[in-house]
Amino acid sequence: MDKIFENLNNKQIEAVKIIDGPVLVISGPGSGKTRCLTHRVAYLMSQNIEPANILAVTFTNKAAGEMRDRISSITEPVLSNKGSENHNTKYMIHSTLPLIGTFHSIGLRILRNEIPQLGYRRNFTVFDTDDQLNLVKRVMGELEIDVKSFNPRIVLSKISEVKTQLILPESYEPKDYYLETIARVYRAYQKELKELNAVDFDDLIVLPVQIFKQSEDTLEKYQEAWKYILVDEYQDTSYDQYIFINLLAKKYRNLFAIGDDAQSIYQFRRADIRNILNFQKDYPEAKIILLEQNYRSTKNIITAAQGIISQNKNQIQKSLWTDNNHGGKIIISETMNERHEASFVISKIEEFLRNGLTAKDFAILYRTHAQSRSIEEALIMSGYPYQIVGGLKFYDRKEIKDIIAYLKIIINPSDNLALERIYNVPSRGIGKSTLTKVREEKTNNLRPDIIASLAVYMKKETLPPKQRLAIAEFHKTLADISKTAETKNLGALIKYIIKRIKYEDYLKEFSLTKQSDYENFDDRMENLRELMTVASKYEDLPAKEGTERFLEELALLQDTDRVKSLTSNHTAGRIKSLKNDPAGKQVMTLMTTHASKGLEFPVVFIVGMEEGLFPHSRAVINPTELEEERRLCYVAVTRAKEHLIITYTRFRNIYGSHSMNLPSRFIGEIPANLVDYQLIDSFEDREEIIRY
DNA sequence: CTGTCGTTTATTTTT
DNA sequence: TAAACGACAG
Repeated sequence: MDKIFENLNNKQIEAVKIIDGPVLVISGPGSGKTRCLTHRVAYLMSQNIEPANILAVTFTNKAAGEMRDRISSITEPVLSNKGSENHNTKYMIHSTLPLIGTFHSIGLRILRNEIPQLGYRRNFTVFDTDDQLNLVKRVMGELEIDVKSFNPRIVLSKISEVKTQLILPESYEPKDYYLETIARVYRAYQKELKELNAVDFDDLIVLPVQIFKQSEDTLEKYQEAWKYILVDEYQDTSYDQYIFINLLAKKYRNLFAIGDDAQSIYQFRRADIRNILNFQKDYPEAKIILLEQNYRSTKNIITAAQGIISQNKNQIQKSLWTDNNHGGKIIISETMNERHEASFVISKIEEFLRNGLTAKDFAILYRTHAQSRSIEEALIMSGYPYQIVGGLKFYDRKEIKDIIAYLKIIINPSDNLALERIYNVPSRGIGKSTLTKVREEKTNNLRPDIIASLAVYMKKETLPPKQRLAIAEFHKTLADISKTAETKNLGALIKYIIKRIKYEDYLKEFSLTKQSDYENFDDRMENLRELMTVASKYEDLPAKEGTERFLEELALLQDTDRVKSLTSNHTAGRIKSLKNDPAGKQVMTLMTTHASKGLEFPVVFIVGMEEGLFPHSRAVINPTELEEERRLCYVAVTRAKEHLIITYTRFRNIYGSHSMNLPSRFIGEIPANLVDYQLIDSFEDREEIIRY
């Protein structure tokens, strides 16, 4: 029990101890949010609340995983004190952890049980953003809507917007011609999804809500199961997630929400800051607790951050403070252009390295991915290893998606979107028009079944023999793969697919024609091996089941291995993957400001602090978006523990064209007495700089 | 059906 | 700059 309150301040203890009724905790950056959350779960368990009655919701798998680890490390000793001689204790604890998961994984879990209520089958597939976009394009094609006047990406985002407002296709009343078109696509899109026996990411929340609304019994079942609900990052919940949680919490009202309105940076992804701002209206009896003590940063950094965020109008009143030292001044440096900026950053890093810091102590943050390039080039030139977080996702890579598409077809033969991806990969003489005809082919099946359709279609007398052959061949391939899935395990199945379709040959050719060299090919093969490593987790299961679980994990775990690790320690300019670098990670980190949320580093560089870039030019016209940019800046600044270095350039090359920039307005919001300004005109080696 | 060539467009992205 | 898309010829 002592252990539960160890190292907690009074506010945190208060937040941990109020068991009954709604609680809202506003937790500033570095104020021990995760600690508060995990200790609360441990406390609930120590009060004899069944773990099965506790639900903890996070936004990322990573956060969920961390929470699980930390909770078991707190609870284990507590429980083992009670029955120290019991050898089963450890096992028991592990089996009795509460359900901790992302919104989407919890939604998925509910759907696996309840989706027949909506007329889908249980083996439905989950579509990612790519699939969604393809489906929208296809639907628009069928409705003969011109993609020039209606950009499919925008159409999709509009659909998603309507959908997450929990408006069903039938009940959507568009206000004008433009929205009328969106509505048509929305209706067709949703119908098509159901036909494909697929759900998209939004559906993982929206459909459970739909079920809860139409079946009181079902809702009650889950309300009874989860009497205690905790939600992390409450400021980032969207409307549908908000309704989802509040339906579940309605009966027992034991809702614990934690978050920080000042760190809401995902409104563009429909996070609705009002959910946290209105908590008190929703739950008038709620206890509100502010965690304002920061354990992370120096006083100077905290004061600078306050200076920035205080310019925002819309926020819950609070003031961050810290017992830490004042620390050094914040360095703000003007540079000529992005090359000069990069070399300035490196010279600074070298200075810190001389003072005993190591690579992993540094983070370089930027507003957009495009900015990483100049920094990367400079790092490669000087031979410093680094890693980039985000950018290209492992499961977004072509070779991975191709193989997964084959797996998807085996599991859900209605998924003809997966078919669309690989019907001609590797190229086998089947084209778009053939595909369309196959799709329209009627089989005796009530449900569309790709393999069956192919079997029927390949017998068509009217077809030219060449095409019949191609289709028969394709059918055989899929049938063989399907048969293999009956006997082998997942790893063997993937291997079989790669061999059966001669994927390696195809990749080799593909890599060559794409004007990139063999390096590219090697990387791709390496990725496939990596895929098999992940798949080996399921080797004890029969292929069908293993594949199902695997696909499910992939759908929800889009961000595994999102770290692209690079180093230049090898031959000049040669980029080598560090993926298998065992946790050593003696590298510095480059990432967008968004990706940095929740992390901390002794030294943080924020580069490209310019009007038009940060705040981004698209955000400056809109006051709401400008406030979000400011919160983003606040997040970036508060990542720093000891040193904060901000740079901006006078001139910048972006997308191949030149532009002249002014320093960001956010720079001016930092109290001047905390800043060590380094302007170009005051540089001693001005002549040097001109060279850049 | 396939490959090439010019045109277009470009934030952020926990799932 | 560079990747992604669509038009068009082979």
